[in-house]
Amino acid sequence: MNVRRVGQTGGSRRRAGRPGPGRKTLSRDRILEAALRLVDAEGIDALSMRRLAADLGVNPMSIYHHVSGKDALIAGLVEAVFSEARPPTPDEGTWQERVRQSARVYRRLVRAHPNLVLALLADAAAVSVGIIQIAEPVYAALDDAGLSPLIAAHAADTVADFVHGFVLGEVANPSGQWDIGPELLSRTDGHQAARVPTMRRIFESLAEQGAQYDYEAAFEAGLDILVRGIEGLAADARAGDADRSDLAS
Amino acid sequence: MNVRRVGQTGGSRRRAGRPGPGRKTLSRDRILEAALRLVDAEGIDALSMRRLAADLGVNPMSIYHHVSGKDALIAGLVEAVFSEARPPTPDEGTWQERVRQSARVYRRLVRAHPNLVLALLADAAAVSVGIIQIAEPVYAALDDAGLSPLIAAHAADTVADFVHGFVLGEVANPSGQWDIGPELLSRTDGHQAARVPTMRRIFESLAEQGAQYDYEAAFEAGLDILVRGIEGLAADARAGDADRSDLAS
DNA sequence: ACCTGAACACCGTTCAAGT
DNA sequence: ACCTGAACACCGTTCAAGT
Repeated sequence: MNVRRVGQTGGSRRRAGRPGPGRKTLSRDRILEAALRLVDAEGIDALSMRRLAADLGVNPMSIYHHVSGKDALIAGLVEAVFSEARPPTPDEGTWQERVRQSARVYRRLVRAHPNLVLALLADAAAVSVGIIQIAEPVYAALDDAGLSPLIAAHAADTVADFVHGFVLGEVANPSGQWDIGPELLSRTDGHQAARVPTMRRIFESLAEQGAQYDYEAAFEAGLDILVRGIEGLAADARAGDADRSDLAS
Repeated sequence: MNVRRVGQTGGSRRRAGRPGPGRKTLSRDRILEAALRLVDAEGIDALSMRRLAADLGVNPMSIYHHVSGKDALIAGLVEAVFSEARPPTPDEGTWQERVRQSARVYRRLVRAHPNLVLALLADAAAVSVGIIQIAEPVYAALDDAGLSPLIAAHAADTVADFVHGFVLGEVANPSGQWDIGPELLSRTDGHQAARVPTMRRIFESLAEQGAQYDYEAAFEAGLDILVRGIEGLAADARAGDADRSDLAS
């Protein structure tokens, strides 16, 4: 955890010359740790100041001495989750492979605490902190691809947006069905079904071949599209350079 | 609104032969309408059964006669928002333009009630209902592009995930800064900045040319990448077909 | 400095009672 | 059938008081 300071293992080390009177003293880190454990185990709705205090064996009001309120508590939680992780930064392979690897790492980071994903994605500041963890190798890869600064920024945002949307789908629908599969189509009456002939045909075809939804495959398929698309933009940029060379010569 | 039945304009039409005693009678639709108005005006946190009852001039418990609880209320709200809209379905232009147009329409649908976006995206069932509203033209376009059923499904999901992630960013950060802009980079100390040289260079370059973040441009740039990527998959599919023809001949 | 108890103004929901 | 009042078990947070 260790949100603010680093190099302090836990609450077990007593302060020099001043042994805690009742054993462990309350601290921001101890609070965040207990809160995260509670959220992971029972969901974000189970997190209340009073319940958290009970878990810590402390008066509810004591918590307010270390965090200013519940909103700040959740913000601290989200920040801690994104700050604690130092994901490995890919630095070898083609730029395509580095983009893919960064997206995989980022997905794992966002998914690390499923019950916190919603609060996490709703917190713009936290998302910035999370993105900066993995953004440098993405930008380096996009730079290697030959994109302009503006297009590189847009491409990096698009990859991040895809990961956010994908993880949201994963945690909202952990069973892993197709968003719109045979069940939903069959629920619609004949009138409805007649209005979506292509979907009906495609999903019937998927059902025939016994295709099961697979989040890993779906994520990789999304990366296929994104990387292919970025390749296209890079080709445009090269063509643009060539045009300008032609004009100059 | 009119979640279940259609063709009933409001609460003003009294039932035949039975005039309401105290004027307007409570109904599921009236409840959802008031709840949506409250959420739009004051945010999702302002929505409480007691507050809603007060807005309706009714006892809090009366609401429970029409919806089973608060969770069901929010689910009903989300369902209503996605069901009420019959977005225009693009059916002319290239398949690329139809995919883009569908994504734009879907973005507008998801964004229609910003304070509800989080609840909306967290509700897998609601998202399915929303997607089915705009999915047919997407699937038709992807079919025209020549994608296999499985790849078409993955591509449609990827477009949806991108829209979800994009809108989430929009509502979480409505001011419209870069997720990771000069501010965040300058907040980091020299040690940090040295670790993200490419990002630093790219954002300095953007700042020099006075680039402002623009959600519309960013969304279109995302669509550029997605459509380009799908074009690449379609080219693969054609090449695969050609290969098989070669083998067969 | 750090913690606490009591209190305030809210919650969602159950249940038995009204008409 | 539809609505209500009182009650229960919770909330987040303020404030004055303890050590």
